[in-house]
Amino acid sequence: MNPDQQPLRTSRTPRAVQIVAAARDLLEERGRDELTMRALAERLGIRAPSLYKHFRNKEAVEAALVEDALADMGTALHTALAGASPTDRVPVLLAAYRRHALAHPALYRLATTGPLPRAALPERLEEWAGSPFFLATEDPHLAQALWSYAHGMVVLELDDRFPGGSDLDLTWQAGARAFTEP
Amino acid sequence: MNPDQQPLRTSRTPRAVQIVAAARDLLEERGRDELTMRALAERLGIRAPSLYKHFRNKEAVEAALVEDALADMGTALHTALAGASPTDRVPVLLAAYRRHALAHPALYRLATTGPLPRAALPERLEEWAGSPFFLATEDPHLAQALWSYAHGMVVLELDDRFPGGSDLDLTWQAGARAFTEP
DNA sequence: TCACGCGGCTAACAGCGTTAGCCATCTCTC
DNA sequence: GAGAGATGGCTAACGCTGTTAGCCGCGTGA
Repeated sequence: MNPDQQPLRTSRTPRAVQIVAAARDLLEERGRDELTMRALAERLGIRAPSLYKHFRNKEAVEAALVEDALADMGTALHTALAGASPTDRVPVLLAAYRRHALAHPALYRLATTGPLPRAALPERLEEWAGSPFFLATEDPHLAQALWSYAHGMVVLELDDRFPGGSDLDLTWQAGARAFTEP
Repeated sequence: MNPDQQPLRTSRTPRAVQIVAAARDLLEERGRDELTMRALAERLGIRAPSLYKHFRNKEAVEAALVEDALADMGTALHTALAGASPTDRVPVLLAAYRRHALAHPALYRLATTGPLPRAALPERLEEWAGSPFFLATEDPHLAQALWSYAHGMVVLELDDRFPGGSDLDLTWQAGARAFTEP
């Protein structure tokens, strides 16, 4: 477990890079339901079956998006913690998590909902992306609990599940306080 | 806001009750992807278009399932809290939440993921189902934070997102401790 | 020069939600 | 008892989805 060094990335052909970029744009612009093989191909100026020359199936395209999402989130969290004083780590981490997730909502949902395509991901990427929670809490179980809290907040906020008029800033603060040693 | 009295339920014809029951069985047995109008009809011995004599579309069938899921979860949580001493409320509530969600995983996911079909739900059902979190914390923001934590834990556990070998009992305990006044 | 592979293409299939239109049966009213 | 209308089935079909089979033009290396 070496959380300081960023893990390897899956290698992609130049065309595959273009496809993933187009898929990401399409996902964020139109939502997950409209990320179809035909719409993706159209955005690239080709027909849907041609995509299968570059990716085995749609799941493989999504796995590439998940990989990018994990890498981006990991970078955001590690960067945020690097500039935080030891007593501020939990609120700083939570703020970075929330900001990053809400800035790329559809990609966040794609990467964190449903089963993780672990077989298609680089070796230690998942662990590295989550390690900031351990760095902030210094306890493995509390780290998982804090991560669950952050994920639950984001996902409920994205789905508009909180009662209307809720001041979510205060709710995030209440959670941060609960997870900070008194 | 009267959390003690269970809210009204949507009225259903006898045939609609049968359809929802079949949909629930199908959902839990085969998963969300296989809950299709054709498969649901087949289980009832009819053809898919006939379902539209009873529900406007698939979304309406799912809304009925969501209503049942919320009512069941609300009952489970209120019942659990009724038998808890004031100091035990948070861990008792979390245990009941986890147990109930994991006992009906597909229904839980259907009811808590994506936008809530509020227009199709009885008036105060959503609020009533969530009120145990307020009863356990006596603070609205802490209640929302605790609910987010519980939802995050359940959803990550259902999706097998925690590292292999994690002792989730300990993680639940760590979270319960964080949300309990010291 | 020629083979070969890369990366396009069209046609097509099965499965999805959904609609249109038809028809048997049951019940209520006169 | 007779007719009317609602109820709840049905088939056929449409447009969408992911995906496969099979074809072909072009660029590159031997």
